[in-house]
This record gives sequence, C-alpha cells and structure tokens, in this order.
Amino acid sequence: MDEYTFTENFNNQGRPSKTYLCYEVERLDGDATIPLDEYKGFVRNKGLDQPEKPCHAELYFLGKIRSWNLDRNQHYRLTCFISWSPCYDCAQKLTTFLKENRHISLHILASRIYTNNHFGCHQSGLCELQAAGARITIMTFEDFKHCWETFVDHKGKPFQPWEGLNVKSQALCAELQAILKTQQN
DNA sequence: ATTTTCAAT
Repeated sequence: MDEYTFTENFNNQGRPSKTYLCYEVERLDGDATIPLDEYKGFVRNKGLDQPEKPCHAELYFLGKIRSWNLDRNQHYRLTCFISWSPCYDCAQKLTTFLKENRHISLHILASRIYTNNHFGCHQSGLCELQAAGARITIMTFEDFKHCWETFVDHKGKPFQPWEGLNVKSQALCAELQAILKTQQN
C-alpha cells in the first residue's frame, strides 16, 4: 500500500467513501505465536465507482480466509486493521464465520466507527461479533505505527502521526466501549 | 453535481 492511500484512508479524522482492510495471521502454539507471513496483505471494498459488483472489504477478507483452508487442528489468530468498522451485515457474516471456525480467533482494530446503516443497527452487529469471541478495538498510535511499518511502502520513513490522532482515538475508544458494554446487560 | 461514513442525495 502506498503512503497516500494509507494516510487518506486510515486517518481517523477523515471520512473517505471506501474502506481498506489490512490483515495478518499468526499460528498459536501453546504460549508461542508464529507469524505466517504468507498470509499478509490488504483488500479494499468494491464501490459503485468500479465495474465489479459492490462488495464490502470484509467479504473479500472472508473469501481469502476460506481460500487458505487453515488446518482445523491448529489454532490461528487473525488480526485485521480496518479503516471503517464493520457494518451490521458484515459483522453478522463475521460472527457466523467465527462460530463455524472455532480454530480461528479474530482481532479487529478499527480506525473509525462506521455508523451509516440501512439494514440494521451497527451497534448490535458489533456486540454479536464480540459475543462470538472477536476482540474489537479502536486503533491507537501504536496500531497505526504497526500498520505503517507492516503494510505501507514507507521507503524507510518513520510513521508521522497527524494532528489530533490520540485525542480522536481515545474518543472513539470510549464510544466503542459504550457500544459493547450497553448490549451486554 | 454536491456533499460525502464500504454513498446518498
């Protein structure tokens, strides 16, 4: 991913009409975590501006996971950094996937919380996803930095945080915690 | 075309 794409999409104060999702996979073996570099990359959604059928980024990600045919006798942790948190529909599909694939753990780190929904309530989607075992958090400075170093063609340049990164991240984190807490009661 | 949250208006 080039620098511009990363900054344009992951800046937590922006609101681009597209979504990028960066993913990486580790195999868990007792206390050890073994990174699987062959399963690392990013996808973006297909929007109305493209010839293909519109499709949210998460569904491409699910397709990729399925194509890997990860060994059901092993345990894996998938980490995905997504510029918009999953909508209700995608959250449901991820929930179903996790229930059917107990050998896979999922950690979702979102830059921003997506709230534009037509077919349901994004809050309950995220809650169900959490209840299915997913860990859902908001990206912090360290997460943006990790993404930069892992997925961006940074040409040796260090990650440069934008103005207000931490303040926004903290605000979104509080918002997400309120969402995830409300529905547990 | 404008405003814009994986578009919607």
